[in-house]
Amino acid sequence: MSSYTASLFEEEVTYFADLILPVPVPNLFTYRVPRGMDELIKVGARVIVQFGKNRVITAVVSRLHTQPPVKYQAKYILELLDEEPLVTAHQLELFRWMADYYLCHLGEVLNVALPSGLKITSQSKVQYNPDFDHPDLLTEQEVMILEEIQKHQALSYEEIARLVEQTNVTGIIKSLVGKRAVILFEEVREKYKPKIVRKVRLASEYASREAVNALMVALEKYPKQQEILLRYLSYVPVQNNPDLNQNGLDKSVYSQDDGLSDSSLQTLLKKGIFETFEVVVSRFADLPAAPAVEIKLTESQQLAVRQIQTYFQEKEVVLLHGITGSGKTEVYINLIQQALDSGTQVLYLLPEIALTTQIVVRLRKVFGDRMGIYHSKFSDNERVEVWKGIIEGKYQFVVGVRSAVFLPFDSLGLIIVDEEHETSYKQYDPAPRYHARDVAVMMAYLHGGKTLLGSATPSLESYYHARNGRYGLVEMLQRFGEAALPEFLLIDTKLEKKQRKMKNEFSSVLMEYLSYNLQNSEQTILFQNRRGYSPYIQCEECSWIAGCNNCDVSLTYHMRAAELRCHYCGHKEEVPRTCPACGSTKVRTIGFGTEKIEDELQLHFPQARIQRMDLDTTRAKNAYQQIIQEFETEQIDILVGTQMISKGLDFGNVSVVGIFDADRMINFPEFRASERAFQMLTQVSGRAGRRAGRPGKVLIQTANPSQVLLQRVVQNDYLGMYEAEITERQQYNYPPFTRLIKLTVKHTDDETSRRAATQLADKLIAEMGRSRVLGPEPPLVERVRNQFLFDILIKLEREKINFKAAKTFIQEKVTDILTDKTLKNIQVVIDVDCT
DNA sequence: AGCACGCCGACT
DNA sequence: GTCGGCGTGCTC
Repeated sequence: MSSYTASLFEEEVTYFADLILPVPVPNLFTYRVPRGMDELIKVGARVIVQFGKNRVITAVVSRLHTQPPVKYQAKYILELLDEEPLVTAHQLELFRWMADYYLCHLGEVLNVALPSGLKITSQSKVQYNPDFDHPDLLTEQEVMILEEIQKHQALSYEEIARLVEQTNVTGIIKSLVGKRAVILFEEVREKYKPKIVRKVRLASEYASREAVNALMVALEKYPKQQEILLRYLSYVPVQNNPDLNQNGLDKSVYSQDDGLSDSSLQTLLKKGIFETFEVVVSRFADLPAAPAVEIKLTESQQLAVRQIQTYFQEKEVVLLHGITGSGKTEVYINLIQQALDSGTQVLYLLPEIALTTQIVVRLRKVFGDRMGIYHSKFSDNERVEVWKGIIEGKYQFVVGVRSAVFLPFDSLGLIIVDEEHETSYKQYDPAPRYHARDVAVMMAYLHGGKTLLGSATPSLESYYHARNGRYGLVEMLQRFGEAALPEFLLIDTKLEKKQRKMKNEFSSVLMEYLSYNLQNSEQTILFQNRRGYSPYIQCEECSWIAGCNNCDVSLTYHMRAAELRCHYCGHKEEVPRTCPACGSTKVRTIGFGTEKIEDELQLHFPQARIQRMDLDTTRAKNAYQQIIQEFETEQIDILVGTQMISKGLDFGNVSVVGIFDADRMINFPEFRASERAFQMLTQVSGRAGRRAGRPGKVLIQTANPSQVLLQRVVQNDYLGMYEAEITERQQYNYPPFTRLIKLTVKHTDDETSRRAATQLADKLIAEMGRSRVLGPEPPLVERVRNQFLFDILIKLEREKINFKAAKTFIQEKVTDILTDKTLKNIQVVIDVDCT
């Protein structure tokens, strides 16, 4: 066959690409691959395309093929951004699975998966046309807007609207475009910017011992220049090793204000003795390669490692149930090392809060620069660097939060999900409403790797699977070394109130321990899972309560900020001096949060150094770490905090942990309340260390010390809690016996919302039966951001029901409601495996 | 999600 | 009568 026919044949082939666009639409979009790009383009690469009339956005190639779409003309791909796939085949598979499982769109998955630094979206910009010469054609308003546009380089629609104080300027802009007064263009920005460092080095002809020596002599007459050379040589000893010159010296060394003037350096540059150059550097401080740190495992740890490995031979998932202080971390490190040694990648997931702490420092010491960190407080540029670092093979091991499951691994051998019971692994808003633990199990499976779940208080689901043999179960129930379990004291607040021994929130027992600790320089942690000063303010005369305008909740009083805040929509308002309803001045606070604890504590112990740690004090990037460090170095006596203080922190000098309001947690109206309360109380208690041979003390203030759950916490009886709970779950058809899907119907009108929810529920009940569909009923907070909510909870038995088919059915019914012409603007949120 | 197109109230 | 408000629907 001649090459002539072969090339003729090739000419006829036109390639098309199915693209995932980061927009919430259900389908993929087919674009045409321009000639010349077809040999370069790969599945998983990013491309730039025009989407809609003017928008330009980044998309990811999902599939390449040669079938032209029949119903429409495909547009051309504008640009190919990556020569090598930025998204791996495993990732694409995972994303598809997620969209399918969580009933959301692929674009939504892509949207959370890609750091925004890897996404490009265009914005329409308006610019003055310099050739415009018909101002007589314009209306008054057009003249006004044109003047604004003329004043600036380029403006977006929103910016113009803001400047001229109008809501909608598209019409006028359109008219201006028609009259050729302005030009429209699309501004595309690549958001990721590599970090560049300016450096200086000796010009190559001076980079030898002889040349340097000669130069020293030659510069005798110019002491400043000589000094610059000397400083250079002190950092970069070219005389000893000329090769060092290549890497040069950070230019900033000379910009410090110490008498070495920039002009002398400039002279040397002009003379051609020095030269400047730029290098792209990592945003992460370069660490030395990992030293060979030997982690010595105790016997129980070795046993755990062996058991885990044995289970991994036949099971995909192993649950490591290890109590606080049992030394799980060493077990993890050992397994990570082994996985890395065998050439596979490792992902270690941690809840947000636990990540910034000591554990990362420890892992860094062992794994050095092979380890990447992925944290939500990282800047976008930093995230992009971790992403690219994995693709380039710089990181084989990543420690990260929930969203780290989206990173571009290509050969994961092991995923560790630490604190697997943590609710922060579940993303609630926006879609995809995924559970990182479950996604991790799926991802490991796709890679042919294994998942290790770890917790001191496993989720009921995981423990159930472990006991049933679906997962392997390894337990470490002894504290490491001689560390004893903390001693518990249940303080009866009812009794103390009767005896008038309570000082507001503080029982006399807690007060005694606090003052003892202060006198003896021991530290205390106080836990109250509620931020702000008080959850309500109320008028004593007429019982008026400050509520949010947009939501059906009371406003929380924040004393420091001197304002009332809604914790649901973020609305803020001033604190009224008098009751808006009756004018009384007797407006008082009800209930208490961390701020009030802190405040009262300072009154009782003016000399104590107290710090509060909650969402409000840790907003800044390093605030969290700073508080931890101050507490660690004992610059703080008492740390007051929300659940933020309950995770993974280890402080040697904390001898007392105080817990307020345990009852509120236990009695929370939710089927998981007992499990959650047990987990939280146990986790917080774990912060109490032993000191000078004495076990730590955990003081729990409660109105009912005899309640079973508290007894189980005190006796560290996880199994007892599990057995009791699992029986109830089975009886009432809750997870792990069923899977839950929650549908939340939203509408600005109460009645419409109710009507839509009822309609939807009726359709579901008709097919699935009354017993599987609960509701619709308004949730605890019925109105959020001016939308009225109704929940429908669907319970699907694990064994009996075809989950896939049921979900398809639910999706259909939801679509019916959304497209119902009699119900406009209805929103329905689908939450699969809601928690 | 954007963004255009299309139909109703308050102004010249 | 127009202008600007926002509801509805599409994007390869």
